[in-house]
Amino acid sequence: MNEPRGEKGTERIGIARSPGAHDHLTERDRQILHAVVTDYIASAEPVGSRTISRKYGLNLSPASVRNVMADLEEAGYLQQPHTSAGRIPTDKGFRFYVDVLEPRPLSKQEQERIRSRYTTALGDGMEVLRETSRLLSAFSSLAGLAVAPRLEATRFRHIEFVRLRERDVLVILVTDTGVVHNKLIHVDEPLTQDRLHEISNYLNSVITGLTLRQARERLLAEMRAEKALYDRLYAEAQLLAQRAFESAEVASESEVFIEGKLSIAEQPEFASVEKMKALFKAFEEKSLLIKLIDKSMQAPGLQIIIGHESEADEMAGCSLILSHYTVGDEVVGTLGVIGPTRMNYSRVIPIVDYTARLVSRLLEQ
Amino acid sequence: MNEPRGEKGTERIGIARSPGAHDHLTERDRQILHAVVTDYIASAEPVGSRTISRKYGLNLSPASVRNVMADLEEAGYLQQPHTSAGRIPTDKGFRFYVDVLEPRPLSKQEQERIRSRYTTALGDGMEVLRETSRLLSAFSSLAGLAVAPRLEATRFRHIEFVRLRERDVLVILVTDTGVVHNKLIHVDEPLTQDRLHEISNYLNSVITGLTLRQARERLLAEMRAEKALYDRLYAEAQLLAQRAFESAEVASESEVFIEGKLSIAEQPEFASVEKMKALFKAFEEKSLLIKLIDKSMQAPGLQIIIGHESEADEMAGCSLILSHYTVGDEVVGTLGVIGPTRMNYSRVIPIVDYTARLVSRLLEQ
DNA sequence: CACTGGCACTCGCAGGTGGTGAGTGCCAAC
DNA sequence: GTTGGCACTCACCACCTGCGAGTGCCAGTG
Repeated sequence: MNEPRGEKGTERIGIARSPGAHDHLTERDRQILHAVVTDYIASAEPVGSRTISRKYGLNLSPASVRNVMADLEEAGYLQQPHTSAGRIPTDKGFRFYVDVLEPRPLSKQEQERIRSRYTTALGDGMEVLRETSRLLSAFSSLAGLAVAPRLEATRFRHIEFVRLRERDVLVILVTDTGVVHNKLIHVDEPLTQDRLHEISNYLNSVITGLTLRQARERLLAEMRAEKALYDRLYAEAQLLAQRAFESAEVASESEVFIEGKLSIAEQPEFASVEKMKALFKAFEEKSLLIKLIDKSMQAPGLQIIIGHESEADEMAGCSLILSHYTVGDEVVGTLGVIGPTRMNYSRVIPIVDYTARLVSRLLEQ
Repeated sequence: MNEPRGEKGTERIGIARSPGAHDHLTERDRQILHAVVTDYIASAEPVGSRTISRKYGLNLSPASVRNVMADLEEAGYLQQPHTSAGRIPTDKGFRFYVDVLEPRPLSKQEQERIRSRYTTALGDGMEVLRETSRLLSAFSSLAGLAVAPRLEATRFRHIEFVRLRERDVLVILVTDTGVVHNKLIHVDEPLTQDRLHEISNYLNSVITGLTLRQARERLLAEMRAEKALYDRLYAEAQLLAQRAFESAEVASESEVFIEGKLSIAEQPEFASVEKMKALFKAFEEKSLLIKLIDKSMQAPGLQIIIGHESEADEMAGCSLILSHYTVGDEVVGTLGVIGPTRMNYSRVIPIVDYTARLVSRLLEQ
């Protein structure tokens, strides 16, 4: 009863929903609310009772629709910009809409169009992510988003230390997914490049193929076991590894790609300069987004965050659709789109969903 | 006579000017034009003859000022938004203004405030550049810009090959300045990680401390000399090096940092959504900026590009102030600001100039 | 001859007015 | 419960008006 449009689709695209939240609505309430949201998504304008009764084949007069709409407004699903204007959905109204939505999977042609964007010429992991956020933007006409894999969740492929200055050493970490992280660390004692080489070699032999956590544990074990032998080398390696790994957990700003911010500015709701500035501010300060994304990592499946649900004022009027990409069943990164709450969910959700699966498959091999 | 405000300052900040371009202007023309630009920069509003005659102590009646202004309009230095409005400077008017400008060097306090932004905690070269564009933005209230050093002009510190997949190899290049470049290349024959290690070691022993061009020459020479000995290794090294170096010359998009785009949006001239969108488009497509920056690299000293001088429509109403940073007398990268043509040149120029010198000094050591 | 005061003119802008139309709430009738 | 009718509300647009800043031109003055 909560999902009136058939259950098969639900299995297809696993959307995180809020079950039972709208149980008090009658079937007619639902139909009208759905119609209002649908129309508003299409027109971006307040929708009146007359439009609903004419366009959506409900066999109800405008007056009846008005009664229902008044109820829905009281229940917090709709709002009026001013008396004597039509209604627009609130965030709660959109929440109902997506909770009920069963988007159809992407057609074969569209899948193919997306797949064809990933050519072999793409280069390293970062480039794959940038291209991903570009294509998400291009196909959805919204801003596309892709976040680099979390270091903790991926496996090391390679570590390298390069001496830059007397006490400055550049650490280069390469993960399984072809993403390169680098970071400058300071050491107390000067180290020669040759020595750094030895350390790199040793660490590589130990940690290749391990995750960050595993690598840490393994190193500690190794240290204890062989400590007596080559005391000096191991001590230095231990130190450098520690420095290299610390604070490597959190996604840094440079690892969030947002492309196509401009397409979002085309939407009529951002015609006012003020709104646009607020939104671009949110983009520029990626820390806000990172927080949201981190939270979404906890939950499985495709996440939809509507307006105030993000608990950030800058995101008022904006929704996020996020999904994860995985490597061998483990969630490693996030991708999705940002757009106005009034976005075309049924079109965009399958795009995000398919792209997430595709990226997972790409990284797998 | 062309520079009426004393020549000592000219030596201090080397601005590229257009000499003799405004010789036909009388001393009075110059004073009034200068006053109009100054006032317009301060107020962002068309300036009338009355304002000039009152505020700028020229002892001229509004009527006389009007006559001169009419001449200046005919000569293309000023324009009227509409009849019966004041005048605003054209790009040519601003060009005159900066050609004549002798900005005073930054005060010791301000120098110190900028210097203090570079702490040792800053990390690798890329982070230094990002911080540079941030501080340029913060101190100028415009958008800050910093471009990574050109690969050709810097010296290699380290090269490393990491095997990602059967035929995919990740190349990691570290330059003298602590900037890490990485790139995926494809090889025809599978190579083991051990083999790649040998190749890295060999190449490092040959090219460390050389520039891209030198490295290429040296490699060719080495190849020829020792080819007979270890044929296979050298052939593979040669191939990989070639792949790694090709297309490494051009600054790629990811190496242009633009920070504080929003501060520019605060300016009254970008109150219209259309203008703002055009500008952000220019930011998003960095290729346009890269072209401008490449061109500016040719010329020595501080460059000012006003409005149409960039020959790009997207940059209408915008000026660039660019300077270079050097490593050992060689120009390696560019930094600067982007703002409305109506920016405070006399304040911003010293900031860009000082920052460029500072970054050069930082990279030097 | 350069400079100035005066004057008529132009035009953007802000504020006020009235008409239009979409949409509502309420009520009585079916 | 549903519907048609009706009075009402408001945003929006087109139109007008007065104000003020600024101009161009001209004749007068040192």
